[in-house]
Amino acid sequence: MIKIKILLKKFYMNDTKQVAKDLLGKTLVRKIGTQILSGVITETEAYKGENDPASHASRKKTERNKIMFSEVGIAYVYFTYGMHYCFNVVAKKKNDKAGAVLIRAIQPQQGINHMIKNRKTDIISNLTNGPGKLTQAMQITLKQYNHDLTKKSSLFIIDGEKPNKIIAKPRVGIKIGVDKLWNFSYKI
DNA sequence: TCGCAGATTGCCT
DNA sequence: GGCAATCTGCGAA
Repeated sequence: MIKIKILLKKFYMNDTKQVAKDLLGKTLVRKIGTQILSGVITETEAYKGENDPASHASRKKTERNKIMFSEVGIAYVYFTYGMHYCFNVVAKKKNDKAGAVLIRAIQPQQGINHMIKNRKTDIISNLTNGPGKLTQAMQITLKQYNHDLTKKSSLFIIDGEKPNKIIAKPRVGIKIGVDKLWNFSYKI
């Protein structure tokens, strides 16, 4: 019997890069009616505020990115490239203005059949190995924008094993700020 | 196997 | 008006 322990606000009230690393090995849980979808987080990226030109929050506070300046432990979902959603968790130190961790990849655990139906592919390794893919597999949309992930509801993150080998790489898909090794993943 | 362009919407300049 | 924290399919080698 695995004890279910939801990560609390305190977990996210920390340096954005640190939380990005800490989230590796944790489990993302999505409830759709009685159906439960879950997966272990295997890749994340840190996006900070004013000193990070690649971050949405680097320029100024807008209607879209305002929750990166808001409370930690909530979901920041945005729509991009005309067809993809990306799922982030707001995480920052108390004195930081803004920050969020982009969840880039998970490893499916529960509800794999449901994910296959959502993704219209039966290749397991291709189900959730990208930010746009995992939101599609888990049916995460703008409805989850501003969702509180520290409460047991339709979407939350539970504690898990900390991986021993974390790899830092440049962030993917951006043109500026690529010198920063803020993409984190690990070998299974 | 690899690289590139198309899809397609909302945000920022 | 241009481009984005992406994915997929197609064509070339």
